[in-house]
Amino acid sequence: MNIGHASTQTGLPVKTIRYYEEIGLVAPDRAANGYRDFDAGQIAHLRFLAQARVMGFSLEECRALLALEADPSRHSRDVRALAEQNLVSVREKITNLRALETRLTTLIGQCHGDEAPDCAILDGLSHEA
Amino acid sequence: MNIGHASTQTGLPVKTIRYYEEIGLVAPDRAANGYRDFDAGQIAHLRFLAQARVMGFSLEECRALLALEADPSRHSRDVRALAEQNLVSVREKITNLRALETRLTTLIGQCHGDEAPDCAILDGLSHEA
DNA sequence: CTTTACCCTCCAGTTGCTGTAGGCTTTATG
DNA sequence: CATAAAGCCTACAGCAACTGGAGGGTAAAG
Repeated sequence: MNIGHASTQTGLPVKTIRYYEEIGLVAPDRAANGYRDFDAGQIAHLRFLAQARVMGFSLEECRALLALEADPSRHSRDVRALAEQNLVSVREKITNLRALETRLTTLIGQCHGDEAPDCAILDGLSHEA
Repeated sequence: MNIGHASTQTGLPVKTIRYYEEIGLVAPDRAANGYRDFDAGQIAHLRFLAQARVMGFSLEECRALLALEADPSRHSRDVRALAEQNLVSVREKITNLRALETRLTTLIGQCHGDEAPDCAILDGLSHEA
């Protein structure tokens, strides 16, 4: 299966797949003409990567997850540890963004949003701690 | 005021301030010895930038905000438009992260997290749409 | 007088791709 | 069968927004 087909099968852009090969996350064979040739196992690999990326794992975490997936003597504890670490950072981001949302909403509410130059948003950015 | 002092006054790292100068967000004078020399107005500029960054604005948005701040004939409507755009993207991020949190929490809850290799998280990454 | 703390510039690296240039190969169309 | 379009290849550059390091000048302290 060539890279275009692999792309449609996995939803990953062609460029992304090439990049994943470059950094060693997937290792397709090569056909006689030099084209990459993906087998079913490698497509599964790519799908796994796509899912893990959507789930917020970094590429290095994806590498670790792939290694665990490939290791029949893995401990599910190790996988869960990675996922929990990811969850913590997701929750941190949510907390920060919510605080941000509140502040932005407040400032927007105080800004007249008209032709006049006075602006609570600019004031907030200038004077707020 | 030299860059180290500007850094402590604004909370921005020295490197970041130099970077902001490089991309034209601030233009400090130079002392005879070549050191950057920030006056009160430039410190205010930097504080404004620091606040705007914390509020989630991109550097290009910051540039636009600074231009509006400097323009006495601005319309607060334009400032509010930028803030609202930012708010939309903040909310989008929150929505995505919450969905992520839910999925991660579910998978983690299904994983035994012990010495065995069976792992609901890996299964989820392999088989989930 | 020397150490230490700052300051300077310039270049490379980070993450995770994406775009572009230049050039084969394969497939579809006339 | 010729050509054109699509798809493949490599290699390099660039994005955001910094951060770190090398190599070297300057300034305040002991």
